[in-house]
Amino acid sequence: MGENNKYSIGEFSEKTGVSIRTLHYYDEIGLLQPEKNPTSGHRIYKHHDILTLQKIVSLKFLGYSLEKITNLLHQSMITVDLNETLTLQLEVLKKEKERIEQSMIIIQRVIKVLEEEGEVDSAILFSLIHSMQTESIQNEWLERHNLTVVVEELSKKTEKEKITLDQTFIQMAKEVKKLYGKPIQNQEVQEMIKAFIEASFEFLGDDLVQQLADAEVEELDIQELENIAPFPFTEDEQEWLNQAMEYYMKEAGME
Amino acid sequence: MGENNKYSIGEFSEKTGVSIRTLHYYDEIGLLQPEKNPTSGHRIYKHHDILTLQKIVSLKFLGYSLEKITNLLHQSMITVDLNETLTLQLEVLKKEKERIEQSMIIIQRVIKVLEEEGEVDSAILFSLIHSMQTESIQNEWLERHNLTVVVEELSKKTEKEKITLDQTFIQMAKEVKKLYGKPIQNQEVQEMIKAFIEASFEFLGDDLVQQLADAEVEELDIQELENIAPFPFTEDEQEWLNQAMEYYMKEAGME
DNA sequence: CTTGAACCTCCAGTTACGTGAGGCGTTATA
DNA sequence: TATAACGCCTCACGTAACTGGAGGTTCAAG
Repeated sequence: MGENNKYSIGEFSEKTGVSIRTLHYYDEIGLLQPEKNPTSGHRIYKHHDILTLQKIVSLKFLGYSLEKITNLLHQSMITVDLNETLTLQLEVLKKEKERIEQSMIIIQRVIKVLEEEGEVDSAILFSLIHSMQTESIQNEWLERHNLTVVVEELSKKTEKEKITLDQTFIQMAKEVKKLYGKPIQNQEVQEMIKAFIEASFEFLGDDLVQQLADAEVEELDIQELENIAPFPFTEDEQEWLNQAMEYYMKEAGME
Repeated sequence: MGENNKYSIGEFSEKTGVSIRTLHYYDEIGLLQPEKNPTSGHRIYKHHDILTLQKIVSLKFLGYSLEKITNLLHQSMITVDLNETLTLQLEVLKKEKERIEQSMIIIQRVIKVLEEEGEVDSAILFSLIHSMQTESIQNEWLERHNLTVVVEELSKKTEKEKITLDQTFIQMAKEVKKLYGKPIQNQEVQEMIKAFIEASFEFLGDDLVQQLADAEVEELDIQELENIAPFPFTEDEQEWLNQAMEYYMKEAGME
Protein backbone atom coordinates (compact mmCIF):
# COMPACT_ATOMS: atom_id res chain seq x y z
CA MET A 1 0.00 0.00 0.00
CA GLY A 2 1.27 3.43 -0.77
CA GLU A 3 1.02 6.11 1.86
CA ASN A 4 -1.64 8.69 1.60
CA ASN A 5 -1.32 10.84 -1.54
CA LYS A 6 1.36 8.67 -3.00
CA TYR A 7 0.48 6.09 -5.58
CA SER A 8 2.49 3.41 -7.28
CA ILE A 9 1.85 3.15 -11.00
CA GLY A 10 -0.48 0.21 -10.42
CA GLU A 11 -2.58 2.07 -7.89
CA PHE A 12 -2.64 5.17 -10.03
CA SER A 13 -3.72 3.16 -13.04
CA GLU A 14 -6.49 1.56 -11.02
CA LYS A 15 -7.63 4.93 -9.68
CA THR A 16 -7.73 6.71 -12.99
CA GLY A 17 -8.63 3.91 -15.35
CA VAL A 18 -5.63 4.60 -17.54
CA SER A 19 -3.49 1.55 -18.33
CA ILE A 20 0.02 1.15 -16.94
CA ARG A 21 1.45 0.99 -20.43
CA THR A 22 -0.23 4.24 -21.32
CA LEU A 23 1.23 5.86 -18.21
CA HIS A 24 4.67 4.53 -19.18
CA TYR A 25 4.12 6.00 -22.62
CA TYR A 26 3.05 9.39 -21.31
CA ASP A 27 6.16 9.44 -19.16
CA GLU A 28 8.29 8.49 -22.14
CA ILE A 29 7.00 11.30 -24.32
CA GLY A 30 7.21 13.81 -21.50
CA LEU A 31 3.48 14.27 -21.15
CA LEU A 32 3.12 13.13 -17.57
CA GLN A 33 6.37 12.59 -15.71
CA PRO A 34 5.91 11.67 -12.08
CA GLU A 35 8.58 11.57 -9.43
CA LYS A 36 10.80 8.55 -9.35
CA ASN A 37 12.38 6.69 -6.53
CA PRO A 38 16.03 7.32 -7.39
CA THR A 39 17.28 3.92 -6.30
CA SER A 40 14.57 1.60 -7.56
CA GLY A 41 13.36 3.73 -10.44
CA HIS A 42 9.74 3.11 -9.46
CA ARG A 43 7.35 5.90 -10.35
CA ILE A 44 5.57 7.84 -7.60
CA TYR A 45 2.33 9.53 -8.61
CA LYS A 46 0.83 12.30 -6.48
CA HIS A 47 -2.34 14.34 -6.32
CA HIS A 48 -1.31 16.94 -8.88
CA ASP A 49 -0.62 14.15 -11.37
CA ILE A 50 -4.31 13.33 -11.19
CA LEU A 51 -5.16 16.86 -12.26
CA THR A 52 -2.67 16.72 -15.10
CA LEU A 53 -3.99 13.38 -16.28
CA GLN A 54 -7.49 14.81 -16.15
CA LYS A 55 -6.43 17.51 -18.53
CA ILE A 56 -4.81 15.01 -20.84
CA VAL A 57 -7.81 12.72 -20.94
CA SER A 58 -10.16 15.64 -21.51
CA LEU A 59 -8.16 17.06 -24.37
CA LYS A 60 -7.85 13.63 -25.93
CA PHE A 61 -11.59 13.30 -25.74
CA LEU A 62 -11.97 16.60 -27.49
CA GLY A 63 -9.89 15.17 -30.31
CA TYR A 64 -6.44 16.61 -29.73
CA SER A 65 -3.28 14.72 -30.53
CA LEU A 66 -0.90 14.00 -27.70
CA GLU A 67 1.63 16.32 -29.28
CA LYS A 68 -0.76 19.26 -29.19
CA ILE A 69 -1.72 18.33 -25.67
CA THR A 70 1.94 18.50 -24.66
CA ASN A 71 1.99 22.09 -25.83
CA LEU A 72 -1.33 23.06 -24.29
CA LEU A 73 -0.39 21.56 -20.94
CA HIS A 74 2.20 24.20 -20.29
CA GLN A 75 -0.28 27.04 -20.54
CA SER A 76 -1.84 27.46 -17.14
CA MET A 77 -4.40 29.95 -18.38
CA ILE A 78 -6.76 29.02 -21.11
CA THR A 79 -7.74 32.07 -23.05
CA VAL A 80 -10.10 32.81 -25.86
CA ASP A 81 -7.56 31.65 -28.43
CA LEU A 82 -8.51 28.13 -27.47
CA ASN A 83 -11.88 29.12 -28.82
CA GLU A 84 -10.52 29.08 -32.35
CA THR A 85 -9.06 25.63 -31.93
CA LEU A 86 -12.29 24.39 -30.48
CA THR A 87 -14.32 25.80 -33.35
CA LEU A 88 -11.97 24.09 -35.76
CA GLN A 89 -12.26 20.86 -33.86
CA LEU A 90 -16.02 21.21 -34.02
CA GLU A 91 -15.84 21.45 -37.78
CA VAL A 92 -13.74 18.31 -37.99
CA LEU A 93 -16.21 16.43 -35.84
CA LYS A 94 -19.10 17.67 -37.93
CA LYS A 95 -17.49 16.33 -41.08
CA GLU A 96 -16.74 13.06 -39.39
CA LYS A 97 -20.31 12.82 -38.21
CA GLU A 98 -21.67 13.43 -41.69
CA ARG A 99 -19.42 10.75 -43.10
CA ILE A 100 -20.63 8.29 -40.52
CA GLU A 101 -24.25 9.15 -41.12
CA GLN A 102 -23.83 8.62 -44.83
CA SER A 103 -22.15 5.29 -44.22
CA MET A 104 -25.03 4.26 -42.02
CA ILE A 105 -27.57 5.13 -44.66
CA ILE A 106 -25.65 3.23 -47.29
CA ILE A 107 -25.29 0.18 -45.09
CA GLN A 108 -29.00 0.23 -44.42
CA ARG A 109 -29.75 0.39 -48.11
CA VAL A 110 -27.37 -2.47 -48.79
CA ILE A 111 -28.96 -4.54 -46.05
CA LYS A 112 -32.38 -3.95 -47.55
CA VAL A 113 -31.18 -4.92 -51.00
CA LEU A 114 -29.53 -8.08 -49.70
CA GLU A 115 -32.65 -9.03 -47.81
CA GLU A 116 -34.75 -8.79 -50.93
CA GLU A 117 -32.27 -10.29 -53.36
CA GLY A 118 -30.61 -12.93 -51.22
CA GLU A 119 -27.57 -13.29 -53.40
CA VAL A 120 -25.93 -10.71 -55.58
CA ASP A 121 -22.95 -10.78 -57.88
CA SER A 122 -20.30 -8.90 -55.97
CA ALA A 123 -19.37 -6.67 -58.90
CA ILE A 124 -22.96 -5.50 -59.10
CA LEU A 125 -23.29 -4.92 -55.39
CA PHE A 126 -20.09 -2.96 -55.12
CA SER A 127 -20.88 -0.90 -58.14
CA LEU A 128 -24.06 0.05 -56.37
CA ILE A 129 -22.30 0.86 -53.12
CA HIS A 130 -19.65 2.84 -54.91
CA SER A 131 -22.32 4.75 -56.72
CA MET A 132 -24.10 5.61 -53.47
CA GLN A 133 -20.83 6.61 -51.96
CA THR A 134 -19.98 9.01 -54.75
CA GLU A 135 -23.47 10.46 -54.93
CA SER A 136 -22.30 13.93 -54.02
CA ILE A 137 -19.54 13.88 -56.63
CA GLN A 138 -22.03 12.70 -59.22
CA ASN A 139 -24.29 15.56 -58.26
CA GLU A 140 -21.41 17.98 -58.75
CA TRP A 141 -20.91 16.56 -62.21
CA LEU A 142 -24.60 16.99 -63.02
CA GLU A 143 -24.56 20.57 -61.79
CA ARG A 144 -21.48 21.37 -63.83
CA HIS A 145 -23.45 20.31 -66.87
CA ASN A 146 -26.48 22.44 -66.11
CA LEU A 147 -28.54 19.54 -64.91
CA THR A 148 -29.35 20.93 -61.49
CA VAL A 149 -33.01 20.04 -62.08
CA VAL A 150 -32.08 16.39 -62.09
CA VAL A 151 -30.20 16.74 -58.84
CA GLU A 152 -33.17 18.42 -57.24
CA GLU A 153 -35.57 15.82 -58.54
CA LEU A 154 -33.36 13.02 -57.22
CA SER A 155 -33.08 14.57 -53.79
CA LYS A 156 -36.86 14.56 -53.51
CA LYS A 157 -37.07 10.81 -53.79
CA THR A 158 -37.82 8.89 -50.63
CA GLU A 159 -35.61 6.14 -49.25
CA LYS A 160 -38.15 3.61 -50.48
CA GLU A 161 -38.02 4.90 -54.01
CA LYS A 162 -34.26 4.80 -53.90
CA ILE A 163 -34.31 1.19 -52.82
CA THR A 164 -36.63 0.41 -55.70
CA LEU A 165 -34.13 2.03 -58.02
CA ASP A 166 -31.34 0.00 -56.46
CA GLN A 167 -33.28 -3.13 -57.20
CA THR A 168 -34.02 -2.13 -60.74
CA PHE A 169 -30.34 -1.52 -61.24
CA ILE A 170 -29.45 -4.91 -59.81
CA GLN A 171 -32.07 -6.64 -61.92
CA MET A 172 -30.73 -5.07 -65.06
CA ALA A 173 -27.15 -5.84 -64.22
CA LYS A 174 -28.04 -9.43 -63.46
CA GLU A 175 -29.83 -9.79 -66.76
CA VAL A 176 -27.03 -8.21 -68.70
CA LYS A 177 -24.64 -10.74 -67.23
CA LYS A 178 -27.10 -13.54 -68.00
CA LEU A 179 -27.96 -12.51 -71.53
CA TYR A 180 -24.48 -11.45 -72.52
CA GLY A 181 -23.33 -13.29 -75.60
CA LYS A 182 -26.71 -13.52 -77.26
CA PRO A 183 -27.15 -11.51 -80.44
CA ILE A 184 -28.23 -7.98 -79.71
CA GLN A 185 -31.33 -8.31 -81.88
CA ASN A 186 -32.53 -11.18 -79.73
CA GLN A 187 -36.00 -10.55 -78.39
CA GLU A 188 -35.15 -11.23 -74.76
CA VAL A 189 -32.25 -8.81 -74.95
CA GLN A 190 -34.35 -6.09 -76.48
CA GLU A 191 -37.09 -6.62 -73.92
CA MET A 192 -34.62 -6.29 -71.08
CA ILE A 193 -33.46 -3.00 -72.47
CA LYS A 194 -37.00 -1.83 -72.99
CA ALA A 195 -37.89 -2.73 -69.41
CA PHE A 196 -34.89 -0.90 -68.09
CA ILE A 197 -35.53 2.23 -70.09
CA GLU A 198 -39.15 2.25 -69.08
CA ALA A 199 -38.19 1.90 -65.43
CA SER A 200 -35.88 4.89 -65.81
CA PHE A 201 -38.71 6.90 -67.32
CA GLU A 202 -40.99 5.96 -64.52
CA PHE A 203 -38.46 6.91 -61.88
CA LEU A 204 -37.37 10.21 -63.35
CA GLY A 205 -40.44 11.28 -65.28
CA ASP A 206 -40.65 11.95 -69.01
CA ASP A 207 -39.40 15.50 -69.07
CA LEU A 208 -36.34 14.81 -66.96
CA VAL A 209 -35.31 11.94 -69.20
CA GLN A 210 -35.81 14.26 -72.13
CA GLN A 211 -33.60 16.87 -70.51
CA LEU A 212 -30.95 14.28 -69.90
CA ALA A 213 -31.14 13.17 -73.50
CA ASP A 214 -30.99 16.72 -74.80
CA ALA A 215 -28.07 17.74 -72.64
CA GLU A 216 -24.98 18.39 -74.65
CA VAL A 217 -22.29 16.41 -73.02
CA GLU A 218 -18.92 15.73 -74.58
CA GLU A 219 -17.38 12.32 -74.83
CA LEU A 220 -14.64 13.32 -72.41
CA ASP A 221 -17.16 14.34 -69.78
CA ILE A 222 -19.05 11.11 -70.18
CA GLN A 223 -15.77 9.36 -69.62
CA GLU A 224 -15.31 11.36 -66.43
CA LEU A 225 -18.72 10.34 -65.14
CA GLU A 226 -17.96 6.73 -65.87
CA ASN A 227 -14.78 7.05 -63.87
CA ILE A 228 -16.75 8.36 -60.95
CA ALA A 229 -19.33 5.59 -61.10
CA PRO A 230 -18.26 2.73 -63.32
CA PHE A 231 -20.67 0.00 -64.29
CA PRO A 232 -20.13 -3.47 -62.92
CA PHE A 233 -19.41 -4.91 -66.34
CA THR A 234 -16.39 -6.32 -68.05
CA GLU A 235 -15.30 -4.45 -71.13
CA ASP A 236 -16.93 -7.05 -73.37
CA GLU A 237 -20.21 -6.90 -71.50
CA GLN A 238 -20.14 -3.13 -71.65
CA GLU A 239 -19.47 -3.10 -75.37
CA TRP A 240 -22.25 -5.62 -75.97
CA LEU A 241 -24.68 -3.57 -73.87
CA ASN A 242 -23.83 -0.37 -75.72
CA GLN A 243 -24.53 -2.01 -79.05
CA ALA A 244 -27.77 -3.53 -77.86
CA MET A 245 -28.94 -0.15 -76.63
CA GLU A 246 -27.98 1.59 -79.82
CA TYR A 247 -29.93 -1.02 -81.75
CA TYR A 248 -32.93 -0.49 -79.49
CA MET A 249 -32.81 3.25 -79.98
CA LYS A 250 -32.71 2.92 -83.72
CA GLU A 251 -35.62 0.51 -83.73
CA ALA A 252 -37.64 2.67 -81.39
CA GLY A 253 -36.98 5.64 -83.62
CA MET A 254 -35.23 7.64 -80.95
CA GLU A 255 -32.33 9.85 -81.80
CA MET B 1 -0.06 7.77 -73.41
CA GLY B 2 -1.10 4.25 -72.62
CA GLU B 3 -3.04 2.31 -75.19
CA ASN B 4 -6.73 1.88 -74.70
CA ASN B 5 -7.61 -0.11 -71.58
CA LYS B 6 -4.10 -0.10 -70.31
CA TYR B 7 -3.08 2.39 -67.71
CA SER B 8 0.23 3.22 -66.14
CA ILE B 9 0.09 3.69 -62.40
CA GLY B 10 0.03 7.45 -62.85
CA GLU B 11 -2.91 7.35 -65.23
CA PHE B 12 -4.73 4.88 -63.05
CA SER B 13 -4.16 7.03 -60.00
CA GLU B 14 -5.48 10.05 -61.87
CA LYS B 15 -8.51 8.14 -63.08
CA THR B 16 -9.51 6.68 -59.75
CA GLY B 17 -8.36 9.36 -57.35
CA VAL B 18 -6.28 6.92 -55.35
CA SER B 19 -2.69 8.02 -54.77
CA ILE B 20 0.21 6.23 -56.45
CA ARG B 21 1.75 5.41 -53.13
CA THR B 22 -1.48 3.82 -51.95
CA LEU B 23 -1.62 1.73 -55.11
CA HIS B 24 1.93 0.61 -54.42
CA TYR B 25 0.83 -0.32 -50.95
CA TYR B 26 -2.20 -2.27 -52.12
CA ASP B 27 0.08 -4.15 -54.48
CA GLU B 28 2.52 -4.86 -51.67
CA ILE B 29 -0.11 -6.35 -49.35
CA GLY B 30 -1.64 -8.34 -52.17
CA LEU B 31 -4.87 -6.42 -52.28
CA LEU B 32 -4.65 -5.17 -55.83
CA GLN B 33 -1.87 -6.66 -57.90
CA PRO B 34 -1.88 -5.54 -61.49
CA GLU B 35 0.12 -7.04 -64.30
CA LYS B 36 3.71 -6.03 -64.53
CA ASN B 37 5.96 -5.47 -67.47
CA PRO B 38 8.45 -8.25 -66.84
CA THR B 39 11.48 -6.31 -68.06
CA SER B 40 10.83 -2.86 -66.64
CA GLY B 41 8.74 -3.85 -63.64
CA HIS B 42 6.24 -1.09 -64.43
CA ARG B 43 2.69 -1.84 -63.34
CA ILE B 44 -0.03 -2.20 -65.96
CA TYR B 45 -3.57 -1.57 -64.75
CA LYS B 46 -6.55 -2.76 -66.78
CA HIS B 47 -10.31 -2.46 -66.73
CA HIS B 48 -10.93 -5.21 -64.22
CA ASP B 49 -8.55 -3.52 -61.81
CA ILE B 50 -10.97 -0.62 -61.77
CA LEU B 51 -13.73 -2.92 -60.64
CA THR B 52 -11.53 -4.42 -57.96
CA LEU B 53 -10.49 -1.01 -56.71
CA GLN B 54 -14.14 -0.02 -56.65
CA LYS B 55 -14.84 -2.90 -54.32
CA ILE B 56 -11.92 -1.97 -52.13
CA VAL B 57 -12.90 1.66 -51.83
CA SER B 58 -16.52 0.74 -51.14
CA LEU B 59 -15.67 -1.71 -48.42
CA LYS B 60 -13.26 0.73 -46.87
CA PHE B 61 -16.02 3.31 -46.84
CA LEU B 62 -18.27 0.85 -45.08
CA GLY B 63 -15.62 0.57 -42.40
CA TYR B 64 -13.84 -2.66 -43.19
CA SER B 65 -10.15 -3.13 -42.57
CA LEU B 66 -7.92 -3.86 -45.53
CA GLU B 67 -7.27 -7.31 -44.13
CA LYS B 68 -10.96 -8.18 -44.08
CA ILE B 69 -11.30 -6.72 -47.53
CA THR B 70 -8.55 -9.01 -48.77
CA ASN B 71 -10.65 -11.95 -47.65
CA LEU B 72 -13.95 -10.63 -48.95
CA LEU B 73 -12.45 -9.88 -52.34
CA HIS B 74 -12.08 -13.54 -53.17
CA GLN B 75 -15.75 -14.27 -52.75
CA SER B 76 -17.45 -13.55 -56.03
CA MET B 77 -20.91 -14.00 -54.60
CA ILE B 78 -22.10 -11.94 -51.69
CA THR B 79 -24.67 -13.80 -49.71
CA VAL B 80 -26.88 -13.01 -46.78
CA ASP B 81 -24.08 -13.73 -44.33
CA LEU B 82 -22.67 -10.35 -45.24
CA ASN B 83 -25.85 -9.09 -43.68
CA GLU B 84 -24.60 -10.00 -40.24
CA THR B 85 -21.33 -8.21 -40.78
CA LEU B 86 -23.17 -5.17 -42.04
CA THR B 87 -25.47 -5.11 -39.04
CA LEU B 88 -22.45 -5.32 -36.80
CA GLN B 89 -20.77 -2.55 -38.71
CA LEU B 90 -23.89 -0.48 -38.29
CA GLU B 91 -23.68 -0.90 -34.54
CA VAL B 92 -20.07 0.23 -34.51
CA LEU B 93 -20.92 3.31 -36.53
CA LYS B 94 -23.80 4.10 -34.22
CA LYS B 95 -21.50 4.04 -31.19
CA GLU B 96 -18.96 6.14 -33.01
CA LYS B 97 -21.63 8.62 -33.94
CA GLU B 98 -22.84 8.93 -30.38
CA ARG B 99 -19.31 9.54 -29.16
CA ILE B 100 -18.85 12.26 -31.73
CA GLU B 101 -22.14 13.88 -30.88
CA GLN B 102 -21.23 13.95 -27.22
CA SER B 103 -17.88 15.50 -28.04
CA MET B 104 -19.62 18.14 -30.10
CA ILE B 105 -21.99 19.03 -27.30
CA ILE B 106 -19.14 19.29 -24.84
CA ILE B 107 -17.10 21.47 -27.15
CA GLN B 108 -20.07 23.75 -27.63
CA ARG B 109 -20.54 24.05 -23.91
CA VAL B 110 -16.86 24.82 -23.45
CA ILE B 111 -16.98 27.44 -26.18
CA LYS B 112 -19.94 29.09 -24.49
CA VAL B 113 -18.21 29.10 -21.13
CA LEU B 114 -15.05 30.57 -22.62
CA GLU B 115 -17.03 33.26 -24.37
CA GLU B 116 -18.65 34.35 -21.16
CA GLU B 117 -15.66 33.99 -18.88
CA GLY B 118 -12.86 35.07 -21.20
CA GLU B 119 -10.12 33.49 -19.17
CA VAL B 120 -10.31 30.44 -16.99
CA ASP B 121 -7.78 28.64 -14.85
CA SER B 122 -6.96 25.54 -16.82
CA ALA B 123 -7.43 23.19 -13.88
CA ILE B 124 -10.96 24.48 -13.45
CA LEU B 125 -11.80 24.23 -17.12
CA PHE B 126 -10.50 20.71 -17.50
CA SER B 127 -12.19 19.57 -14.37
CA LEU B 128 -15.39 20.78 -15.97
CA ILE B 129 -14.68 19.07 -19.26
CA HIS B 130 -13.71 15.86 -17.54
CA SER B 131 -16.88 15.99 -15.55
CA MET B 132 -18.99 16.43 -18.69
CA GLN B 133 -17.12 13.63 -20.32
CA THR B 134 -17.75 11.21 -17.51
CA GLU B 135 -21.38 12.20 -17.12
CA SER B 136 -22.62 8.74 -17.98
CA ILE B 137 -20.26 7.09 -15.51
CA GLN B 138 -21.37 9.53 -12.84
CA ASN B 139 -24.95 8.65 -13.60
CA GLU B 140 -24.13 4.98 -13.17
CA TRP B 141 -22.69 5.78 -9.80
CA LEU B 142 -25.79 7.68 -8.79
CA GLU B 143 -28.02 4.85 -9.91
CA ARG B 144 -25.96 2.32 -8.01
CA HIS B 145 -26.70 4.35 -4.90
CA ASN B 146 -30.44 4.53 -5.46
CA LEU B 147 -30.36 8.10 -6.66
CA THR B 148 -32.04 7.50 -9.98
CA VAL B 149 -34.35 10.43 -9.22
CA VAL B 150 -31.39 12.76 -9.37
CA VAL B 151 -30.29 11.35 -12.71
CA GLU B 152 -33.74 11.87 -14.13
CA GLU B 153 -33.98 15.37 -12.79
CA LEU B 154 -30.61 16.27 -14.28
CA SER B 155 -31.51 14.88 -17.68
CA LYS B 156 -34.51 17.20 -17.78
CA LYS B 157 -32.33 20.28 -17.59
CA THR B 158 -31.96 22.29 -20.75
CA GLU B 159 -28.62 23.10 -22.34
CA LYS B 160 -28.97 26.65 -21.05
CA GLU B 161 -29.49 25.53 -17.50
CA LYS B 162 -26.46 23.31 -17.80
CA ILE B 163 -24.36 26.20 -19.00
CA THR B 164 -25.54 28.23 -16.04
CA LEU B 165 -24.44 25.41 -13.78
CA ASP B 166 -21.07 25.30 -15.55
CA GLN B 167 -20.64 28.96 -14.80
CA THR B 168 -21.64 28.62 -11.20
CA PHE B 169 -19.08 25.88 -10.84
CA ILE B 170 -16.40 28.02 -12.41
CA GLN B 171 -17.27 30.96 -10.24
CA MET B 172 -17.01 28.90 -7.13
CA ALA B 173 -13.75 27.30 -8.14
CA LYS B 174 -12.30 30.70 -8.96
CA GLU B 175 -13.32 32.07 -5.59
CA VAL B 176 -11.97 29.09 -3.74
CA LYS B 177 -8.62 29.66 -5.40
CA LYS B 178 -8.79 33.36 -4.58
CA LEU B 179 -9.90 33.07 -0.97
CA TYR B 180 -7.74 30.09 -0.12
CA GLY B 181 -5.54 30.82 2.86
CA LYS B 182 -7.97 33.06 4.67
CA PRO B 183 -9.41 31.74 7.91
CA ILE B 184 -12.46 29.62 7.35
CA GLN B 185 -14.57 31.78 9.62
CA ASN B 186 -13.88 34.79 7.45
CA GLN B 187 -17.05 36.43 6.32
CA GLU B 188 -16.16 36.46 2.64
CA VAL B 189 -15.38 32.76 2.75
CA GLN B 190 -18.60 31.88 4.45
CA GLU B 191 -20.57 34.00 2.04
CA MET B 192 -18.99 32.24 -0.92
CA ILE B 193 -20.01 28.90 0.51
CA LYS B 194 -23.49 30.17 1.21
CA ALA B 195 -23.83 31.43 -2.35
CA PHE B 196 -22.67 28.13 -3.75
CA ILE B 197 -24.98 26.04 -1.63
CA GLU B 198 -27.90 28.27 -2.48
CA ALA B 199 -27.14 27.96 -6.17
CA SER B 200 -27.11 24.18 -5.82
CA PHE B 201 -30.48 24.33 -4.13
CA GLU B 202 -31.87 26.47 -6.85
CA PHE B 203 -30.62 24.18 -9.57
CA LEU B 204 -31.69 20.90 -8.06
CA GLY B 205 -34.66 21.92 -5.94
CA ASP B 206 -35.01 21.51 -2.20
CA ASP B 207 -36.22 17.94 -2.08
CA LEU B 208 -33.49 16.62 -4.35
CA VAL B 209 -30.80 18.23 -2.25
CA GLN B 210 -32.44 16.70 0.77
CA GLN B 211 -32.37 13.30 -0.88
CA LEU B 212 -28.73 13.71 -1.71
CA ALA B 213 -28.00 14.69 1.88
CA ASP B 214 -29.98 11.77 3.27
CA ALA B 215 -28.42 9.20 1.00
CA GLU B 216 -26.27 6.77 2.90
CA VAL B 217 -23.04 6.67 1.07
CA GLU B 218 -19.88 5.16 2.44
CA GLU B 219 -16.55 6.90 2.52
CA LEU B 220 -15.14 4.43 -0.02
CA ASP B 221 -17.90 5.19 -2.49
CA ILE B 222 -17.41 8.91 -2.09
CA GLN B 223 -13.78 8.28 -2.85
CA GLU B 224 -14.82 6.45 -6.00
CA LEU B 225 -16.97 9.35 -7.15
CA GLU B 226 -14.12 11.73 -6.55
CA ASN B 227 -11.90 9.56 -8.71
CA ILE B 228 -14.43 9.73 -11.50
CA ALA B 229 -14.78 13.50 -11.31
CA PRO B 230 -12.05 15.09 -9.24
CA PHE B 231 -12.22 18.72 -8.21
CA PRO B 232 -9.74 21.14 -9.71
CA PHE B 233 -8.09 21.83 -6.36
CA THR B 234 -4.77 21.08 -4.83
CA GLU B 235 -4.87 18.95 -1.73
CA ASP B 236 -4.44 21.97 0.48
CA GLU B 237 -7.23 23.88 -1.21
CA GLN B 238 -9.47 20.84 -0.95
CA GLU B 239 -8.75 20.42 2.73
CA TRP B 240 -9.38 24.10 3.40
CA LEU B 241 -12.67 23.99 1.49
CA ASN B 242 -13.84 20.94 3.39
CA GLN B 243 -13.20 22.63 6.69
CA ALA B 244 -14.91 25.83 5.61
CA MET B 245 -17.98 23.88 4.54
CA GLU B 246 -18.09 21.93 7.75
CA TYR B 247 -17.94 25.17 9.68
CA TYR B 248 -20.76 26.61 7.56
CA MET B 249 -22.92 23.55 8.15
CA LYS B 250 -22.42 23.77 11.88
CA GLU B 251 -23.25 27.48 11.93
CA ALA B 252 -26.29 27.01 9.76
CA GLY B 253 -27.47 24.27 12.09
CA MET B 254 -27.47 21.59 9.41
CA GLU B 255 -26.52 18.07 10.24
C1' DC C 1 21.36 11.12 -77.81
C1' DT C 2 19.99 13.63 -74.19
C1' DT C 3 16.92 15.29 -70.80
C1' DG C 4 13.27 15.36 -67.69
C1' DA C 5 9.28 13.11 -66.17
C1' DA C 6 7.52 8.96 -64.60
C1' DC C 7 8.43 4.82 -62.55
C1' DC C 8 10.84 1.31 -59.69
C1' DT C 9 12.39 -0.72 -54.90
C1' DC C 10 13.75 -0.24 -50.30
C1' DC C 11 13.77 1.95 -45.96
C1' DA C 12 11.93 4.90 -42.35
C1' DG C 13 8.38 7.39 -39.93
C1' DT C 14 3.60 8.28 -38.38
C1' DT C 15 -0.20 7.53 -33.69
C1' DA C 16 -1.09 5.81 -29.38
C1' DC C 17 -0.47 2.50 -27.51
C1' DG C 18 -0.48 -3.48 -26.71
C1' DT C 19 2.31 -7.29 -25.71
C1' DG C 20 6.03 -9.91 -24.08
C1' DA C 21 10.86 -10.91 -22.48
C1' DG C 22 14.14 -10.80 -19.00
C1' DG C 23 15.48 -8.90 -14.87
C1' DC C 24 15.19 -6.11 -10.38
C1' DG C 25 12.40 -4.56 -6.03
C1' DT C 26 9.09 -5.34 -2.43
C1' DT C 27 6.31 -7.74 0.64
C1' DA C 28 3.80 -11.62 2.89
C1' DT C 29 4.34 -15.79 4.81
C1' DA C 30 6.66 -20.04 6.53
C1' DT D 1 15.76 -15.20 7.15
C1' DA D 2 14.68 -17.65 3.02
C1' DT D 3 11.63 -17.84 -0.54
C1' DA D 4 7.71 -17.28 -3.31
C1' DA D 5 4.72 -14.28 -5.53
C1' DC D 6 3.85 -10.33 -7.29
C1' DG D 7 4.77 -5.50 -8.82
C1' DC D 8 7.67 -2.74 -11.31
C1' DC D 9 11.51 -1.66 -14.47
C1' DT D 10 13.47 -1.11 -19.38
C1' DC D 11 13.91 -2.62 -24.04
C1' DA D 12 12.06 -3.68 -28.17
C1' DC D 13 8.93 -5.26 -31.59
C1' DG D 14 4.02 -5.15 -33.60
C1' DT D 15 -0.15 -2.66 -35.10
C1' DA D 16 -3.15 0.06 -39.56
C1' DA D 17 -2.98 2.38 -43.41
C1' DC D 18 -0.62 4.72 -45.23
C1' DT D 19 3.18 9.01 -46.51
C1' DG D 20 7.76 10.56 -47.68
C1' DG D 21 12.38 10.27 -49.30
C1' DA D 22 16.67 8.31 -51.37
C1' DG D 23 18.81 6.45 -55.10
C1' DG D 24 18.45 4.16 -59.26
C1' DT D 25 15.93 2.67 -63.89
C1' DT D 26 12.80 3.36 -67.87
C1' DC D 27 10.16 5.97 -71.04
C1' DA D 28 8.81 9.56 -74.35
C1' DA D 29 9.78 13.68 -76.64
C1' DG D 30 12.80 16.76 -79.01
